[in-house]
Formats: sequence, C-alpha cells, structure tokens
Amino acid sequence: MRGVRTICDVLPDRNYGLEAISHRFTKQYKSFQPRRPEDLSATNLPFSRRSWNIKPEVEDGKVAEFMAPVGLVGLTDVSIWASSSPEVCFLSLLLFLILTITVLTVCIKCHRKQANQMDATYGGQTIDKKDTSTTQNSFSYDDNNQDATLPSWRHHKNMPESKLPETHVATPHHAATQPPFHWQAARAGGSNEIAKRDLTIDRVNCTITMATLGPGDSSQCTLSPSAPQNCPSVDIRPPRERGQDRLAHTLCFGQEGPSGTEKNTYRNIPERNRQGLIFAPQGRTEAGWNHLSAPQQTTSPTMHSCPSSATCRVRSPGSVDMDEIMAAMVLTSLSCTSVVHDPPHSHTDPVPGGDMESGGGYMKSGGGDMESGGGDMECGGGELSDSGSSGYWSWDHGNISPAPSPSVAETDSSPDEGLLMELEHGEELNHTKKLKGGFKGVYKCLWPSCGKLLPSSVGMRRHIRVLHLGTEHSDREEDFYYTKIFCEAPTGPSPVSPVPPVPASVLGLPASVLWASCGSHSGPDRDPGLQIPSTSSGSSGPGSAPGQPSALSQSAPSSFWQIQTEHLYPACTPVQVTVTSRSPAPCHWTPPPLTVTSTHPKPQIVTGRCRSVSVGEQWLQQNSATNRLTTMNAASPSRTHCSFRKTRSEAKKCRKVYGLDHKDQWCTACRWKKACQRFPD
DNA sequence: GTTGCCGGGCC
DNA sequence: GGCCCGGCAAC
Ligand SMILES: [Zn+2]
Repeated sequence: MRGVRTICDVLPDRNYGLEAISHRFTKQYKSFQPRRPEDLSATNLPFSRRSWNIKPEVEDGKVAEFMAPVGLVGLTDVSIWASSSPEVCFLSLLLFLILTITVLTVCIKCHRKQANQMDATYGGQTIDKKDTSTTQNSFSYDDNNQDATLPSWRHHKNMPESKLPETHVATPHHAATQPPFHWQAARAGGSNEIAKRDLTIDRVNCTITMATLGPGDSSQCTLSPSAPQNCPSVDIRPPRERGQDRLAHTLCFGQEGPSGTEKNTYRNIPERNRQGLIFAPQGRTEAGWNHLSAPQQTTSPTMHSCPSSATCRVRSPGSVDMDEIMAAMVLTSLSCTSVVHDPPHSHTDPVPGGDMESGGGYMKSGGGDMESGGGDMECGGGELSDSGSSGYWSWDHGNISPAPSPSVAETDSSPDEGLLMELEHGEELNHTKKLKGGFKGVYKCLWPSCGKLLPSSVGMRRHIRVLHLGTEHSDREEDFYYTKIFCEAPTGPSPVSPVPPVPASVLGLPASVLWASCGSHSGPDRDPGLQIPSTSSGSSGPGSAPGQPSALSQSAPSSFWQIQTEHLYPACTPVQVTVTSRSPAPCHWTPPPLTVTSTHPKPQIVTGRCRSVSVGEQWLQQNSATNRLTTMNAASPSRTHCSFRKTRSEAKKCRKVYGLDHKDQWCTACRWKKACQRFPD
C-alpha cells in the first residue's frame, strides 16, 4: 500500500479517493492471500476447469497482488470504473495498461533472461519466448498465478510413465472430475468479472488456457521450490508468500488424479486443437513424442529450475503450430521408418495410441511384425544341403546367428512377401518384376564371416543391424553391408548360361530340387531364393559329407548369378558367380573364408585363413579351395571332368627356381606335382 | 618342350 | 596322409 498514494496522486480524478482505493486494495489484497494452507487446499484452488468465470476473479486477485507494490491495486477493481465517469475509466484503464506494460516489460526481461539461462542449462529446452512476448498481459498473469496453480510437476514426476499427464482440455468430462472450488466463489463479483475479462482479454485467454491445461499438465506453470530465486518476478510477492510453494505443491497433488488416467494419445491432439490450446509439453507427454525423445523426461528440467519460466509453457498458437509441425514431423519420420521396417499391414494401423509405453511398444512390435512378416528368411533349419536327397533349404548359413528373429518356414514365404517389403526402392520394384519374370533375388550379407542370405532387403538390414552393427536404429549404415544378388533362372536355352542345363535324370535329382534354387520352378513349397555359398561360413565346409555336398553343391543347373554391388562392402568387389551343373559326387565345395570367384580368367582367392603347419594340410586346404573354384566353375555337364584349369601363373615355382636337379629343395606340393605352396600365385 | 598342377592311384 | 604319376593345358 505504500505506493497507493503516489499513484493516486497521478490520477487526474481524485474522486477515487484514497480511502476507497485503499479499502479496495486491502480488500482485494487480503482476498488474494491464498497463502494459507486452507486456501491452497485442493478444493480452494483458484483455478477450476469447471468454472471459468472465476478466472477473472483469480486474475483480479493476481493483478492486485502483482500491482500491490506499486499501489495500483485499486485500479484493477473494475467496480471503481463502473462507478466513475467514462473518462476516468478510460484514463484509469490507460494508466493501468501503461503501468502494467511497464511492469510486464521488466518482468519479461526477467523471464527472457531466465529463459536464456534455461536454454543454456538445458540445451535449448523450449522455453517459448514468443509466448512471453506475444501476450504480455498473460505473462504477468501467469507469473502471478503460478502460486495458485502450483501444480503438479512433482505429481507427474512421480507418476509412472504410462500415466504421464497430457495436455488437458477443459471438457465437461474433465471438469466433472475436479472438486469444486470455493475460494474464488467467495470472492466472485459478477459484473466485475465480466469487465475484467474484457479488459484483460489476454489474461483471460491465458487463464482459460491454463485452466484448460489444468494442473495435470506437466507444462503447467509450476513453481519449483528448488530454485525460486532464479526468477526475480517471484520476489514481487510479499516475502511471506514465498516459502509456501512447497506446501502448495503438496496440496496440489491430491487433485491430479484424473490427469494421470487420461490417455496420452496422439489422437487427442485434434481435440485439443479445437480448443486452440494445444501446446507441446516440455516433457513430451505425448506417447510418440516421448518415445522419440532420447531421454525420457517426465518432467521438464526447465520447470524444475524456474517457476516463472514455466509459465511460459503456455504456448501461443504459433508455438502450438510449431509443436504440431514437430509432432507431424516426428510421426512422419516414424511412419517413414515404418515404411522401411514394417510390413505393409502395419501401415494401415492408425497412429499408435495408448500411453507412452504402449506407443513405444507399438513401434517395437511393429519391428517384430516386420521381422515375422517381412520374410526374414533365416530359418533355423540348419545346414543347407542340396544333394538331391534333401529338399530342405535354409537361408541361414548356419553361422552363429543366435538371432532371435523368429524363424519363418521358407516354404511359407511367397515372392509377394518380399515384394511388399521392397517397395522402398524402385529398383527393388524392378527386381520384383524380374522376380516374377524369372529372376530371383536375394540379399547377401557382406559382413565378414557372415554371408547370410535373406530374400528381402528389410530382413537383411535388420540382420545387419542386429547381428553386426548391434543397433536397432536404422542409420542406413547397414546398407553398406549387403548386396543384392540376382539369379537369372534359365527357362530355356539361355545364352547366358555357359552350359545347357543338365537333365535331372543325369544328376539323379528331382527336377524340383534342381530347379528350386532359381525359382524357375514355381512350386508352392519352393524356396524363392537360392543359397549362395557363404564366403566364410565354415559350417558348411569341409565337414560336409560326400553325400551331402555343401553350399554350392546345391547349385542348380546353369543358373547364373549376378551379384549386384549396389551396397558393396569394401572387402568385396563386384563379382559374377556362375554356377553350372556338375556331378554331385566328386566335387565338394568348401567355402573359403573370403573367396570371391569371378569370371576373370584368373580367379583370385582372398583367404584370411592362416596356413596350417603341415604341408599336406596346406596343400589340402589349397586343394580344397581349388576344388571349390573348380566346382564353382565347373563347366562340363558330363561327370568325366569337372575340373577347371586356371591360367598359369607367371610366378616361378620351385621346379623352375631350383630345377630338376634340386628337386629335394622343392616344396612338397611341387614334389607332388601339386600347386606350389612356396610360391603361391 | 616346359611348366604348373589336377586327378587319381598306391601304400 | 604321404607319395607318386598320368595327363592336360598354358606358356
Ligand atoms: Zn613349390
């Protein structure tokens, strides 16, 4: 009241009377002392989403409280203006506005400063400064109201994530859950309220906003007892008022029940949008949002540290739009991710609903759907074996792969499955066409010592991510670790095929088995893909029984494989693997650690395996590799000869180096007339 | 013819 | 497995 006289002296009309002003001030100021515990009780809180008409009263109180230090409290009582002449009213109003703006400017500066501090502290956690600037009045109002609304971030903080509060809408349903508030009702003055509402429309709006948002919202203006000193505006209140915030917090907890039970679904956004009160809670209580945000913040850190800045949470429409845009972007991103990873049917699902946990679970489950439906063809079926005796093929090379991916019987897969999942790339679309037109494509993992084959890029990506990259996030890195392999299945005399297909009778294999690999046979239980020998999978290597030739031995007759290195692992070079028919018995393919057989006249063997000590083993290894190459390049359909003689190396061998006279100095291989081990190619 | 080495056989 | 050799193809 110290400033009342001074201010009133400025007034042109002294009819106000200091007494009246003082009286009103005293009255209002006292009435706006909800600092007593009973005033802050759950039922006495000023904000009721149930009845907005009390907001101006509260606002009135707040303004009075706010203006009390400068003695303009009396001006805030519209009843004065009602009883005065219009000029007085106008001037009073003008003066009031000026003063209010002045004070608010100071306060805004304070808030901005605070916001900057918050940004610096929390890495730019959104304190929408635009809000503070666009609605200054509301700002002051909010600033003062944070005492009364003292809400609830603690309450939310303690809430389980699944019950994180959501933006509240002042719906009758929600209001019905709120206890009646008597505090404002006792002070409500009808016309006064109306005039006040008109006078401070922004504040009213803000009041509505806040009331709409309700204490259940984590973005509600909060007063953190931990750092009340951060905002000077708090100090405007009488010192005795301070320190009760904690009590207020405690008292506010009890009424927040409904907020926690409200579903946090993205579908609610439109509803809030109609209210024009949407805002993005700092804590991203939206299901999807919170799922996306790296740290799950149930409570915004800014709200912890600055109570006044928390009032800035009430977003202006612009910021609301931004939030909406952000939400849309986030969801779009999610949707795009789903396009890549989810089966098509997941696209038809609406935006994930439910609480945050369920939202996250949805996404994860979506991945699982992708996994199962996407045709991750890795089948626990163990080692592949063609040999004509077993028609069971597996995409899994039997490598480690403790992959938890659900095994799907490859017989259940149809080309369409892969088709649907590969809509991502147009080339894959073409691939699909090719697939129907006689092309079979599989995706080969280029990760060292893997070589897994999957019929779909999606499954392959996931395979690489999970098993190799060790991450669930698709950062496209996995694209570099797999390649697509086309298998052109000759439906007739193919010019590409180096040799005409061998009749099934020759190999003693059922035609279906023979042709299974390239899909020219379109049996219902036929595997759409073809097993390419793993470049390093040792499981299907030397240990294979003669009657159970390893990977390549299952090669279909005259199938031409082209490995497209669209995503080429650095260790690999574009290769063409020509698989021709061969006699099943004599040739056993031993998968090398890293062997790429090209059509180049000089096949290059890149081996990462250390040579064994034994010379014989050396030769055996080499021999096996050679046999492998021979097998892979076997050209003769007749079983008389399946060898492949590569071009002679330019390097001198032991024979030439030491001469026949020093045959004892030759390497064992040379002495045995085998490939030289001492001077390998 | 020489060289490299695959395939096969023998022990 | 060790050893040897016939035979083929590249040179
Ligand atoms: Zn040698």
